[in-house]
Parts: sequence; structure tokens; C-alpha cells
Amino acid sequence: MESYRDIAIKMEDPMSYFDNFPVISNSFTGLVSDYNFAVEGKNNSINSSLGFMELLGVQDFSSASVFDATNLDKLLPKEEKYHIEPAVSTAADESQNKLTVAADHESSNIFNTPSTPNSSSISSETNEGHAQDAEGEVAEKEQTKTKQHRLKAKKTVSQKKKREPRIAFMTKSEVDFLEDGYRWRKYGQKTVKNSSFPRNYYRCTSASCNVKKRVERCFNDPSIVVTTYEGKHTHPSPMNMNMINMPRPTLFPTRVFPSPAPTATFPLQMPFPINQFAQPHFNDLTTSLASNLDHAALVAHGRRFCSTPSAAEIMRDQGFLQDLMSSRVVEEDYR
DNA sequence: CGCTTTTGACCAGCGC
DNA sequence: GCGCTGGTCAAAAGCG
Repeated sequence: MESYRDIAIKMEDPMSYFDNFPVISNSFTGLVSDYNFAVEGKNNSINSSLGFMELLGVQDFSSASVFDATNLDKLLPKEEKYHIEPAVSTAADESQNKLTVAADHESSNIFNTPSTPNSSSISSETNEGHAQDAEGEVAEKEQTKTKQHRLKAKKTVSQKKKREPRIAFMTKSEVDFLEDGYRWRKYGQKTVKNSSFPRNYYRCTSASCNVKKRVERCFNDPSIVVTTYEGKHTHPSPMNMNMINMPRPTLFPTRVFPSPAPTATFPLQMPFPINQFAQPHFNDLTTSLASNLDHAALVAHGRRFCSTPSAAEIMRDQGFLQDLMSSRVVEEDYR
């Protein structure tokens, strides 16, 4: 039913998108330059696969370049839907990590998740003295009741709620679950057609936060992890909360965004953690998207990132990597 | 004990 | 209508 049919970042000219893409951290230049940033364009094809710094390098860090919200309608036509295709690997690409960002746009679908139904205990209400048949009947009735309740709940909800916009990240990684600063609880796992890898479903553990996350491996390139976010966090990232009062290392910019801060609001409100050194503009695409790129880059590139001992030491001293990377990556780096 | 993960069952939507 | 697939639920099990 739900295939990768919807892409939000659709553009006639991908470069025009990045003309307004702010450099969020010039300290990461050496890091992200090894990424190919693939953006899918018209006709379900990859329009470009460009070195990340080629895309970012044109930026004037001091200039106030923000997303122009008026262009977003052009980028995200309501009726059109697109497929996510993995970035095409070339021989030269093989040794490099590849990161693709795309977003789902699914305005027409109905959100069919029911509100959490009251769970009824069936067995505990069964009287021991009853005959087994009677017990069976009671259990059956209760089950039917529960089913009807769930069905009703689903119908009610589906009439009101629409599915949130979604955004998918394709990241070349050995680790399935990429840290993003939020806490997630797994609520389902499904085998996927034509894929030997299961798809995992996660929900944000924060109360009243409906953000969902889907993690699966690309069926034709198992080295790529596809992480799909749905919804918008109603709270700041725990990671960012931890970082908010930290002294800022001189290695990193103290001001990440140009002044004035971006004000454009992207229709897809991103679920990602904000950049650790940025002010929390949760509704801003550039903040969230760019922040996630940095983070994904750091996680996936942890080993190489710290290949220079001095850099690694600085980072470790600042307590930066421990907070930002998964523990496994960090452990490997400092062994 | 509380939280998370596992996993079988259920439901909706779609195509035939 | 039926079968298939994706998405979710919820009880049970696992874990710290």
C-alpha cells in the first residue's frame, strides 16, 4: 500500500535549491565533502549527484540566505508524487558514503492510526470457577468487543486525521539505527516484499509526541539504511537540551546561522534534532535538514572523522563526540 | 518495577 | 470478493 511513491524535494533544478542552502557549520568541511548529496528530480530520476561541498561551497556564510517559502509550493506540488530511488553508484562512488535526502509528500492519504485504545484484560477477568466453555464465550465476546472498539477508533480517527508529511534519509551505514538525538520506542516490525531485511517501526517516546520513524535497508543496496520520519516533534531533542548550556568549543562556530535567523517555514516540519550550536528554529527546514546532515555525517563518518589524532583529542576533550555519536562509533574511534 | 522489544494478529487499502 | 501488503496494536517476554 505504502510504497515510496512520494518525494517532497522535487525540483526542476536541484542547484537552485542549494543556492539557498545555508552552510551550517564550516568546521565540517572536510567531513561532508566526501558525501554525495543526491536529489531526485522530475521523472523519478536522480537529477544530480553532487559533492556536498560543491553544493555548499557557493555559500556566503555571512549572508542571510534562507529558504524562500514562496518557492516551496513550486518544489512540492500537491498532486504529484515521486519515488525514492537509491542514488546510483558509480565506481568512483563505491568507497564513499552516500547520503540522500528526500521527503514524502502525501496530502491525500488518510492517517489511520487509532488513538490508543484502552487495553482490556481478558484473561484476568475470567472467573476460575466457570466452565471452560463459558470462559471461552466470555473471552470471545471480550475479543469481539475489543475488535469493534479498535475498528471504531480507527474509523473515527481516519476521518479526522491525515497522514503527516514524511521525509526519508538514505544513509550508507552498517548500523541500522542511526542516532538522531531523540528517544524512540519500537512498536512494530514487518518483513518487506522483495527484501530480506525487515522494516522497523518506531515512535517517539515523548508523551504527546506523534512522530514516527521507519527504518529499513535498501532492498537493492543493503549497505544503505533508509530512515523515514513522519510528523513533527512537539519537544526539543533531549540531546540538544543536554548541549544547550555547554561551553562552545572554539573549533566550531559560535554562530551557525546568518543573521537574521531564518524565518521561512517549510511545509514539512522536520522531526530532526536541531544543530547543536544553533538556536532552535524547529519549524525551519534549513535548520533541521542541515542539522541532520551534519549529524548523519558525523555518525556515519565517525571513524574517519577522528583519523587525525589531534582533532579526535580535541573533540573528545570537548565532550563533543560522546554526545553526538553513537557509543559504538565513539568506542571504535578511541580504541 | 518500569520501560522496551518481540511477535502474532488484526485492519485498511489496493489490485486483480 | 479475494489475496496481498503495509501499518499498527497489544500481550508477553526481556532487560536494567
